[in-house]
Amino acid sequence: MILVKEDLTGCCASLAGPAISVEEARATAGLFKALADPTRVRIVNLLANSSEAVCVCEMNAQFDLAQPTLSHHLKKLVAAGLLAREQRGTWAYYTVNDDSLRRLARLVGVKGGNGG
Amino acid sequence: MILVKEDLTGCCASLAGPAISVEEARATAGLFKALADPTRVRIVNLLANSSEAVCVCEMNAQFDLAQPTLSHHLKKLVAAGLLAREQRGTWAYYTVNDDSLRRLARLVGVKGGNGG
DNA sequence: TTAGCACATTGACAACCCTCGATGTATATG
DNA sequence: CATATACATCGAGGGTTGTCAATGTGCTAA
Repeated sequence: MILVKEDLTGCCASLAGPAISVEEARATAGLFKALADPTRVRIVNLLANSSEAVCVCEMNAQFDLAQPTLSHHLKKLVAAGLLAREQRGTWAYYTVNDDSLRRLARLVGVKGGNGG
Repeated sequence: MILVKEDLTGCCASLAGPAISVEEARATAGLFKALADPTRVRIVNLLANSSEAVCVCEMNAQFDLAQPTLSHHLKKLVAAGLLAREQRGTWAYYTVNDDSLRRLARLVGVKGGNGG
């Protein structure tokens, strides 16, 4: 049982790469798992389109979900390394990790994209 | 409740694209869900590295899983449009759908890659 | 301190998913 | 026909996940 959650974007092998190990496959699947939910896809899409950090209250207004549910998804995305969190007083602002998105693109991209 | 499973690679919006709808987010998440498993990642990786179609018996030898379990994963990948199946007598051969992989790359890749 | 707001955490429930053994289907051989 | 092989489907069990109401935590205002 794995309880520790860490950034997965730095340890995944390319899908079309040479040949991945069981451990690499697990990490790669973990990154895909973070995006295997419609709400989380919409969150990443929303943040990717915003040049500024987005407040949770704004997402709460858009996603027609209970506030704890949204918090749950945000936590998963941060754990996967796809999002970054910033506290501003009472509010929490989230931004997309552009570097992780680039690495994700390399992951599913053309052959030879595996940089380790 | 959705029971019909169809090719998802033709109806997904880009992650970093303009702004996706709820339905597009569902389709995009469905495609990621197909790859949100270590075994399925390894299957795609194996087939992506092979220039020829691969027999199920060969995967059965590599993946240390029961035969029904492997069959289950293959079915999911075919349903997502990532794999193609070909029957050759008693044997079943699988190949990766290069077009779907390219579309997946566009999905997480370049901005504005959403062609509808 | 008291009250209120923004967000996270907890606990519980239903739905889903991975896995397997058992069984079914189709082809090939005798 | 009977038998064997290759693979799919079925049914069940155990773990995981999405969702919510209730509660906790930290900051702000009065």
